[in-house]
Amino acid sequence: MAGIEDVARLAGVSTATVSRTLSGRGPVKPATRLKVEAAAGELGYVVSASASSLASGRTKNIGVVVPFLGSWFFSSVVEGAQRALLRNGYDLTLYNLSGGGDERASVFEHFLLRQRLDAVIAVSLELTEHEVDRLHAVGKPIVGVGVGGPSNGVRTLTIDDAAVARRATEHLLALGHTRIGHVGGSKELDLDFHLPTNRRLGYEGALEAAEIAVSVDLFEPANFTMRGGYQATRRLLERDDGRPSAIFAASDEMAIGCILAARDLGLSVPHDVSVIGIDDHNLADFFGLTTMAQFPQAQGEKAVDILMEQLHPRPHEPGDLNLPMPFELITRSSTAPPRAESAYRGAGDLSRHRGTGPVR
Amino acid sequence: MAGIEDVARLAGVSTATVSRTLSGRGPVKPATRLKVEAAAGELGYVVSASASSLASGRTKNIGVVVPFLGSWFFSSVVEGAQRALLRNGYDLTLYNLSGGGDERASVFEHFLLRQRLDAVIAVSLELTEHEVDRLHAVGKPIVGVGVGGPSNGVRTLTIDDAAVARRATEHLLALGHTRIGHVGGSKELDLDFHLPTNRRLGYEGALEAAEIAVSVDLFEPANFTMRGGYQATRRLLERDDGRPSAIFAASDEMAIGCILAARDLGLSVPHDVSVIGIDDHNLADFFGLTTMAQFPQAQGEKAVDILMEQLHPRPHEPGDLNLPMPFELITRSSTAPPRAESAYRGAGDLSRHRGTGPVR
DNA sequence: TTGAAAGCGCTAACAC
DNA sequence: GTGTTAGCGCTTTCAA
Repeated sequence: MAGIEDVARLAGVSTATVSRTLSGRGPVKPATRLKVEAAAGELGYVVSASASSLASGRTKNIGVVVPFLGSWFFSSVVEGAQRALLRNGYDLTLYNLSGGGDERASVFEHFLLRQRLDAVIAVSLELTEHEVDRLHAVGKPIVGVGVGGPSNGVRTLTIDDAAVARRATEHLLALGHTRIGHVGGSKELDLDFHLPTNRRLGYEGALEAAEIAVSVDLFEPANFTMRGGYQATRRLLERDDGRPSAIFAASDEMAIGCILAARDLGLSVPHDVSVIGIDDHNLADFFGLTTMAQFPQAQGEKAVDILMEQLHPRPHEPGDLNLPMPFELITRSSTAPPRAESAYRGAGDLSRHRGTGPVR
Repeated sequence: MAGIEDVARLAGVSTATVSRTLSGRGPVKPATRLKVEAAAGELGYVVSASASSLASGRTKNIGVVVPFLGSWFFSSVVEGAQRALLRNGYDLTLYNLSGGGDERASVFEHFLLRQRLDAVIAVSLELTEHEVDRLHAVGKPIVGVGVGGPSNGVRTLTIDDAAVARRATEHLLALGHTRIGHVGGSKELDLDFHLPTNRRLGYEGALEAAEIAVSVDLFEPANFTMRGGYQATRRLLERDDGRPSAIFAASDEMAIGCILAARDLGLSVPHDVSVIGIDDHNLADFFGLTTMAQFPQAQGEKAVDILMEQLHPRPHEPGDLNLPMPFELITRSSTAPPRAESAYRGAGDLSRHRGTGPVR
């Protein structure tokens, strides 16, 4: 392994000049720069991260903390962040809190404080005040992704959950639906994670604005999985007192569960039941799911952009604390106007229909 | 931020003793140890990773390289590795090669050589000889996960793909199926990734052992996605010359596509068509899919164990170069004996049946 | 079992 | 624009 001295010797300059050249900090005459770069290339020189960090205090490394990885949203955010970091010459150190034991404590008490990170991105985590303090105490910028509202003064990126839910519901209303069910998050999920409530509020807001009474009977809680959505939907569609003609699910995975449940009951989607989700999940297209797209990769990239700006401050005004991220309605084949007679029809004659199946 | 000197002063010992105590290297009298630990705790001292790395040459950090994250297998391996690393006090730095540009080159030419890693885990990547050389040149142990056979002398963890496929096919044979289709990987996927071929060979081996002729007509290539499995299965089931009574898909995602395709054709799974996959994917249970489970989290953990042993050598003999990982048949509701008359029935009378839907 | 002190390989003043 | 040099905060001989 060639060291900086070797490069300096070969280029006929001092180590300081090599450092300045390779790091881009401080002035170097173009001719010198070329000599140094040639020498470095020839020797296959790569700076030692630890030596550089120790001397400069910068690590070129960002920590990303996620609750777990096996979910489309989290892995997409990580993928976006990774891509943006790589572009900037940064490493991404991943902290996965799943396993649900003392992981969280040990990550926040030890791992994040080792001075191996320049900043932290927290995905879908409501940080405690203590955790934020620890991080700020060692001067690490933090940005949150996928958490509503600036939690404890942390910069936060997220879609406006209420607005997205309202928009989804409005889509169903615009198609003429008036009995609209909602498969949302259960109470327990809401403890440190207000997303389910916000989405429910958006749904209710849209109904109220359309002067449609909100009925608790049309809400079924689930756990954001396909199976949860499936089970909730069966409960919703098998009731005797008139099933909804459309369902708004708070996530695409649940929405896909809705579609499968409807099919199993012999109902056609969208003709007997329309279904709309939130996410634009991987599988949404395959199932023909109409959905409110959010763009987690872009959210991950944006989080990195914000941190880069903070770490390499330019003559810029600091942005807002709570950045709303874009979302967009994507219409596929799971939503349509209600059947003329079907809106208030009971669940009696289910057996006639067959599912239409995924598109293609 | 308290430094090692602060701790030494408070504990009334030298910095050398603090270092020895906290790192567990070298002898320390129990009483001294206690004093030091108390002092460190009181000051909230955490060693500086870069200073420690620079002085010792160890980084307590492992690089994990994956082709992309948004797949059940990869994210599970990473999750397992992360858990095991955390337990050992190691960080995990993630390199995601998706984006498919120069990522791969820059990761291998720069990022991995920064001396910020003690070792590398490569997931489902056939490393080039050059890449392996670069890594070995800087003395970094490598272990591969999910790649068949020791590639270029790299220690490798994987299930025996041929054996797993054989076992899956045998399950269908044992149920009495004789016309067994295979939805596998396409030729292009096989370029630097022999898994599809190995699984196909296992399938063919089982048929031959049962003295059943292998028919190319019963093979359909796909791309390891649900949609790919769906489309391949439609082609397989809509042929006029007698459809298979069972399908072996080379992955669970494709197998789920098979199930959905069969349902859309009005065929009942498992009564008209049995389906078996490989993985025990997240969603397998929901779809009632019989599958050959592999355990990617365990594979990730095992990879870490191997590296730990290599990094902290004990009086151990080094293990084998190519470690076969365990797999297991999990029987659910997607496989059953063939209908007496159905095995050779044409595709004409499809319309009678309705899908049974996911379990639950 | 402990302490003194020489680096580890860079970066950033500071001087020129 | 460039060189000299004093650290950055640890670990690890080596001697006691």
